Amino acid sequence: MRTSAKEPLLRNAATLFSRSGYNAVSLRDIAKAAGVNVGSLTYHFGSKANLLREIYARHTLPMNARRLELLGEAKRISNPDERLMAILRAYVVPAFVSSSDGDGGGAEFTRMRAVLSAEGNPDAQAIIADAFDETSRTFIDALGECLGGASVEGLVWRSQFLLGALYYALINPERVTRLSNGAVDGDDREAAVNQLVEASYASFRSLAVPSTAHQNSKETIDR
Amino acid sequence: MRTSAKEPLLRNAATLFSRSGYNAVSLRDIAKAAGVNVGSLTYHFGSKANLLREIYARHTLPMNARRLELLGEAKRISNPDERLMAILRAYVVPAFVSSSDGDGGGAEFTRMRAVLSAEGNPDAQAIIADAFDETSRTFIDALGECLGGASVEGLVWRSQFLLGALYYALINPERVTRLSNGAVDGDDREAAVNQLVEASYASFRSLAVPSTAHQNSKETIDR
DNA sequence: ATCCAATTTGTACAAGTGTACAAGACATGA
DNA sequence: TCATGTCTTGTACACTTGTACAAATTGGAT
Repeated sequence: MRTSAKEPLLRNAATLFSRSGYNAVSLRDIAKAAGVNVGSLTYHFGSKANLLREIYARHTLPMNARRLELLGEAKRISNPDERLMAILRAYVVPAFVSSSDGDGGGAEFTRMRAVLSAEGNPDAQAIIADAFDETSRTFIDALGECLGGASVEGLVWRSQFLLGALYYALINPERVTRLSNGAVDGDDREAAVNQLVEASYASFRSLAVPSTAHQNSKETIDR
Repeated sequence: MRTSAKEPLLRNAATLFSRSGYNAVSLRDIAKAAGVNVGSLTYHFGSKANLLREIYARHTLPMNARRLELLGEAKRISNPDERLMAILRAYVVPAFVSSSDGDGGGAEFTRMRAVLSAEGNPDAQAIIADAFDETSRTFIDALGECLGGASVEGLVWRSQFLLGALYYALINPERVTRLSNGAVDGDDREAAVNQLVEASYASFRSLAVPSTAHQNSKETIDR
């Protein structure tokens, strides 16, 4: 069998979608970027919507698997504050790392999710919900266990804010560079992850009810 | 002079853009929604890009004015923590309120900004940066004054997270409802504002350096 | 009533869209 | 060598896109 152009096509499509959204990218754009003919796309994927579905299929499972794996490690930490931090990291890191084959992560894929979610593309909408809601629920439960007495409302909204912050960090990193007059590099993903984890740590931490003071080895004053 | 269809067109266009993005909405969609002919659009706006520019012109100034007005009030609060809370509220509220004519706010407009920013539309990109960067800088400065010793990096990243959270709360409120199994209403904007302000308050608050403990009337333990 | 400028309509155009499909190119097993 | 199944190409189709512009319509001032 001749080596198929399917995989390069998937990669190129994901890149273009993540950059300009679903509607703005034509099949011919994708074909041109991959150096093949338009017909190849119909041959391999049948339709544009199905191409999108295949991109999701490629990334979703490995990424959620990685998240749950890290979550499992985090759950073994007994100190609630350290556990909270580890859980947040388990959620954020796989979404940010550059997809070095097989880890299923990929900032590019996450960025694509962000863009498609904003576009409100119906195809993407349903796929995303199916693929990520269960993982999100698992994380919210784990977060709740770290935070005695935290309300469902507080937990869910903060998880929403976390995802929004995560998305926007990938969508518009230039804004960070611009607003800091170049002092901060918005494209520095390691820094972004750390900042995001710290910020959401503080935001979740504030949900804990002080009265049920669980043993806490960290500073409780300010940070 | 006959009453022009320009304003209804602007409104309809903003609604459609905020729902599906810039590319997915055709001029004919907009015309149909407003019950007029396509030609009207070329007549009034010349081009699609210019229509977008006029929508921004309509909302940007009033909205930033309202933000700065509220910021001015907030700055008169002497207690740093209460001031911090008020500043965050001054940033968030005008972006969330439904645009009841003249206040310039508008969740719909903010949602549109969110969607366009994700789409990476070059037209929108430039307009947004010009219109909002200055206001953002002013807010970041004000926040920094409440938080002794906070690093620029921390401030800018958190402002990025705040904006991302704000955007995503408007883009995908159904997720909140879904993940809470209906217990929390993602479309309840007052609740969203409160949750967002509280969450970002905690996240910014954690930036303050404990040593330079400014006088603080609030609980410093947890929340 | 008549004119006029502002607005709206209808229609046309070139360019680009997703999809379909016949024809060719290719490597592999017989 | 040749037949076969897999892939690639080129091209065609019907449709939508943004834009342009002449013709019709409108409502107020004269």
